[in-house]
Amino acid sequence: MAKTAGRPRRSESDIVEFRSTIAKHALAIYRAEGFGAVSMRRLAKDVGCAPMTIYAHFEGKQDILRYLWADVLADMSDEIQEKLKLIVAPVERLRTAAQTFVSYWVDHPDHFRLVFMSNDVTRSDVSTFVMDEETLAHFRVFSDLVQVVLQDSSNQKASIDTLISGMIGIALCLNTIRDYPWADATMMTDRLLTSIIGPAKFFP
Amino acid sequence: MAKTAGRPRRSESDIVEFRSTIAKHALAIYRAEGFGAVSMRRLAKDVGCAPMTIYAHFEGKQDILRYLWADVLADMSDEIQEKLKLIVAPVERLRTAAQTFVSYWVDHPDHFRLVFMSNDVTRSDVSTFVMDEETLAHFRVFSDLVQVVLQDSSNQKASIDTLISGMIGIALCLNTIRDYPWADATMMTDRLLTSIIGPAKFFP
DNA sequence: TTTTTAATTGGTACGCGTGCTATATTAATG
DNA sequence: CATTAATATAGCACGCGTACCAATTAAAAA
Repeated sequence: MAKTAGRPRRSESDIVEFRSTIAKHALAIYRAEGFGAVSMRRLAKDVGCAPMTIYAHFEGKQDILRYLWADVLADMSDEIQEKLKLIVAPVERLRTAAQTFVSYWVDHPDHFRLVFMSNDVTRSDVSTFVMDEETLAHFRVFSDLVQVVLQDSSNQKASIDTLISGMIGIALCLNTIRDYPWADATMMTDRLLTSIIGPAKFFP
Repeated sequence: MAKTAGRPRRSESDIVEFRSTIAKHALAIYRAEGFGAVSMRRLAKDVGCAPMTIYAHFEGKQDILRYLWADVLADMSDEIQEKLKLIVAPVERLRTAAQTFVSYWVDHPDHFRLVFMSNDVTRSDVSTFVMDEETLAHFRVFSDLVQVVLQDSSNQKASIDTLISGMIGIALCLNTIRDYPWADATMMTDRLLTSIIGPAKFFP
């Protein structure tokens, strides 16, 4: 008796396929009508299944929304790459990338909220979602740029992550705490860069 | 005809009083049962008015939640002050404050979400809420500490705001993007500090 | 007092995320 | 075929934020 009777468990590929179908529809709704239109009920209707069926494959709405990250991040990456085309000086490339990064999130608050402010209040311990290579690559742009500027420094990883989280922090602060008289975004970004790569190499 | 007939508009003091009554009850609910328990319906019941009456005095739930900021920020400030009691060296004081700040938000994700991730999707242009002196003071701790360390530097404002938003960014990243292999929070905070106040003065 | 105007109320309503349960439906084994 | 286990469904339910509206109440002017 190698196997038990009854319907077999859904295959791994089936699961993946269903999940990506959901994601595809979610993306379609978002692109056509914005984030506000992406609801579980609406999504189920578009997919053609019962609302609760989705919960069999996702932990909740958050789990689905994360699939939209890739789209937004790609959009942001495109803007950065567009700007970088015209620039060759390593420091200036890094600076442009950083400034464009911050500007993007300040200019697109809803995108920022989707990616960085997904508020899963009762976040479950473990999600099956793992940031894939493609998504990670959008952040690795800064790895590469920093590496060129800061060739041999120790603790590069810390520097890079500090830069990334710092930029995100600037965007967050400008987006959420509007009453506080923040310094200019460009200045703060420059300040952050100066500190990360050292003032000697950075003279705007 | 100095005035028109009819019931006069509610006085400024009445408005303020009502708003603070709401805020008081919201705070009570939050302290007793957590953020999840603070709902418009529940709040109205506690206050003793109809749910919709609240909307006559606040733009929405967000507007109310902001009144809880002060409480959370005070809590955080207390932790920092507690740690600072034992330390006199200016640089070490700044470092301790920063590390405690970041730790606080990492250790209290729900508090972090309340203050920094209030997701007003359809944020209205202008809110009557202004960050009061007391609230601002919680951030000014860093102003003071930085000023001692970095006495005459130009662009202090940019440095301080970059530090603050940077720390918030670290907390945000650790709280929301768990899949990314972030560098250690302590290291990133140190890195941020090093960059803000200059490596010469900072040797952990 | 009556009139006029602002403030508040209750009720109803929509769509939301999500949970629970009872009932199919499906695809394998025996 | 029948049995069995995995899956999907419909339906109901809760509480949520928020909007709309008709009715009411309160406070001033006339």
